[in-house]
Amino acid sequence: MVFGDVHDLLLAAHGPQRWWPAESRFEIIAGALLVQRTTWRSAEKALAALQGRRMLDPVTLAAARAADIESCIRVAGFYRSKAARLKKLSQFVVDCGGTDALADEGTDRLRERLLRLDGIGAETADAILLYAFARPVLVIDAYLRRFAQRLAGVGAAIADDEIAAWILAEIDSVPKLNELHALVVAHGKSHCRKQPRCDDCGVRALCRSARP
DNA sequence: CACCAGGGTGGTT
DNA sequence: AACCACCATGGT
Repeated sequence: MVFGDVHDLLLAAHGPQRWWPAESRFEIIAGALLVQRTTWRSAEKALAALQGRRMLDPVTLAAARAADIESCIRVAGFYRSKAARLKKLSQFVVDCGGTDALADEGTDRLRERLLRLDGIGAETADAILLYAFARPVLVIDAYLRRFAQRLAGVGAAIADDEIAAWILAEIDSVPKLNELHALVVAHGKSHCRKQPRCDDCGVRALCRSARP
């Protein structure tokens, strides 16, 4: 079993996920921060509230009062930290000359700059690189780590960089990397929890209820 | 009532 | 390097 097969099986079971739902690069960037440790449903409400007040752009958010951002994004949880971080992130985008200017940066340099920001770790940085800037990077989340552990066998203890090297050797195109992460999330989110036996997903080893 | 959701940070061992 | 508590709301 390899990850090329995982991509194909999950795609057959769940269908195309159409990520990332957004109308602009900045909306993806802001959404990537807001969706941390919450549901997309909640993050979407926070984005809609910002949009409703015409605050969903880097210039406005960078100059906004924390309290005004907080009142919009409370639904997404951790609203105090997220508001401060969203403001800093927006200031960063402004300082760089906007999202189009950021799109001219090399992937490695852009990743390092994102990781330096407050509240942007490896997963969020890679999600931004992949979904906002169409860079061929692998987004590693808790689901994917568990999948890799199971596929590697018990007592493997694989590091993130090994997971990346493994999967990127098989999947290196942006469309497939885009779909893979979306499918991994979709699979872990609804399918296996509601149907613990997971008879029709085609990847039983990846089901939440499956024992390693 | 407990548990989880498209994480990250800072402190302790 | 591997844990840990914490951040906080909303849904099941």
